[in-house]
Amino acid sequence: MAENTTRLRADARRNREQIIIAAREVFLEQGIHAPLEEIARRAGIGIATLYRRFPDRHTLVQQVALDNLTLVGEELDRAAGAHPDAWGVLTQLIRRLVELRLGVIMPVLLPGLEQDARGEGGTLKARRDQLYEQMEQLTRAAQQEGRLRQGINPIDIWLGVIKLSRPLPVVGAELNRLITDQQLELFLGGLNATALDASEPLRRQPLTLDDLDRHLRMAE
Amino acid sequence: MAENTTRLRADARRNREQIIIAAREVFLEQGIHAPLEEIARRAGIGIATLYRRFPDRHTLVQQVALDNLTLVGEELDRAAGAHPDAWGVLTQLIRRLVELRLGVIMPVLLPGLEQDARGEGGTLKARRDQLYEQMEQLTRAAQQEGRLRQGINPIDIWLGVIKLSRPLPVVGAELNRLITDQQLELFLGGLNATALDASEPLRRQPLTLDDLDRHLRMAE
DNA sequence: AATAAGTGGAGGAAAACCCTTCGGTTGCTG
DNA sequence: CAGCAACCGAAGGGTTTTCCTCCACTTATT
Repeated sequence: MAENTTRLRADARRNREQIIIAAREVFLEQGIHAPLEEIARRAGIGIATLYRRFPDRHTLVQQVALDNLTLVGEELDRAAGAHPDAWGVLTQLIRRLVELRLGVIMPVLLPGLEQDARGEGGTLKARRDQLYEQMEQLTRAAQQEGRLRQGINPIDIWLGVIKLSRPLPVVGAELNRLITDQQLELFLGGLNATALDASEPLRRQPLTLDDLDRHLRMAE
Repeated sequence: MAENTTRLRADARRNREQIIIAAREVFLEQGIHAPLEEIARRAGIGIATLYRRFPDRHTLVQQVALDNLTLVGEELDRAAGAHPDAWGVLTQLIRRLVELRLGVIMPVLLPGLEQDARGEGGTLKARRDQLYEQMEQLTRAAQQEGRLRQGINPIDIWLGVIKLSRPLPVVGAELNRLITDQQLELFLGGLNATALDASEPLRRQPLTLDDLDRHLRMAE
């Protein structure tokens, strides 16, 4: 979004943002093969404008991914500034990500992440990995505080956020919000440390970022 | 599925079952407006056969819903037979439902539930409500055992199961299974009783079945 | 082996979707 | 505030998807 974006006329930049916001939602709901016309419709702009700004689906997806990464980074910083403890930072972050539908779905689950797609902060993959690092520090800190359950990694959290944010079809927007909020609280409860001491420990081998990437590479 | 089904020829009944299985998956993935041809494709039958068995989308949806209810009931009985304690029953049930993609999405979240759709066990709505009763007894029992967290109702569990079972698009089937399993463990951890005693209690007003129905009625 | 029950593919109509062209509008600069 | 470059969206042609029916062929059942 670097200088490329800055030279845009005011209305154009506004539209571009609306497109990305709409695309974020639609992609989260329907996947990255969702009809582009639906995105244009929801952004309140003509289909031509979308094509002018993003020549094909691929670049739109990439840009949404970059945008998501940036926003998540910002939210992370903001949360870090608002809480002295890692657990506080983590829970605020999760709440915000869910609230903003910031499913990060692209950065985490995008096949062919390595190719092109570079914003001001470097490759898509590079930035994702960097964000992962930050998240890992955060989760480790929260675990050392004794607040975050052991054995949980950023992947768990990202995927959880995605599953939470993703609306159910048929159900309307309002109800979806309610449902998401309910499940969010349960999710946070599950992350809580003392659950570990419960009679039934987590029985599983955690997923790693590499696991994800490997599977995605195979699938596509 | 009463006598109506029984008089079907053997191959016809087999096909009918395949259709319902495929529809269950596709509906869970894409919602009840998913293309019927996709369902036929996945069931491995011709589109004509689908239309012959289910004249329109509405009846197919209803039949899938009935089928789901029946299966959930069976799994509940089976789980009850396999464990002496309510918590054991509950967790086995949840695992099975997720495993079978038995999202119950229809019975819980179907708009216009009251109209028609009666199987051998009565109205769709009636059977759903009855199942809810059973689940409520189960959850209450598990809470009295001190194993299930307070303030959790069957709605939480059903919706959780739906969100867990629902696959992410783009991602392949195998990876989706992994993701679901991971999140399932977290979910079960969140249900666990001792999490309640943690520093941060659930902050929320639980959803009720009536809430759901009311919203769905408004939306459609 | 006869027959009733069941099957899938072809295909026309309608809708959704992709993507471009172009006459008109609007932000920006001097 | 005029004039130009940047930007816009509706229209529409071409393609694909989806719906749903008809009908010649296959198969379970007796």
